[in-house]
Amino acid sequence: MEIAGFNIIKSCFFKRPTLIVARDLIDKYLITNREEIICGGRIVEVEAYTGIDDKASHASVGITKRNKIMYDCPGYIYVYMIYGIHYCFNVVTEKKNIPGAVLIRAIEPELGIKAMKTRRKRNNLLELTSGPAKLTQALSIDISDNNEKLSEKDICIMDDGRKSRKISCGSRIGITKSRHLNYRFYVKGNKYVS
DNA sequence: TTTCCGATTGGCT
DNA sequence: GCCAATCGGAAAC
Repeated sequence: MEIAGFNIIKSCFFKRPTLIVARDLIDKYLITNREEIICGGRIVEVEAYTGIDDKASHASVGITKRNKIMYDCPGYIYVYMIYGIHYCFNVVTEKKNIPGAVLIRAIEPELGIKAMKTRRKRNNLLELTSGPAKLTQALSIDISDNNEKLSEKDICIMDDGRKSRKISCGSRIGITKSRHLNYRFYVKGNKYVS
């Protein structure tokens, strides 16, 4: 997809330490092109998940069928089902064989708002993409995207050059293990942060 | 094969 | 604020 003023982020961006990539993903755009409809918006909240020392990470138990993609090439997509009903979207980071991923927790809705409202069955902008499973529904991301590579025709991350004034970090949401790690990054004061 | 439980959300009290 | 929904991953048996 071609969007004026936006550049595609290439996979070398993700081939870096997970915490660095996580912080740098703030202000980038997550965009999908589904059924000819382009949807997406500015990333305002993310969480980093690393290897065996991070007990909240799916990779903390060593390689399994599910988390194998976290050990694979940077720029691949890790989608998993949570609570039997929702999907969460991650981008794989680090060099091959080093586990890591960044969970996209919230974006600021901007492109394809009409379609996102339909998919979410909500009219309120605040309810479209202000949570990890809300944004997958709004962007029509599901388990069929798991293990795929970010691609220009399907799902991609783009940059418009903007950089936020205030990025905060803190403990991750909804986890019980490794609470002490400040692996959550977000735009301070942004109303779409979950 | 069985059991436990989760990187969430939305509806109801 | 509380809790059900609903599936599959991972480990125990």
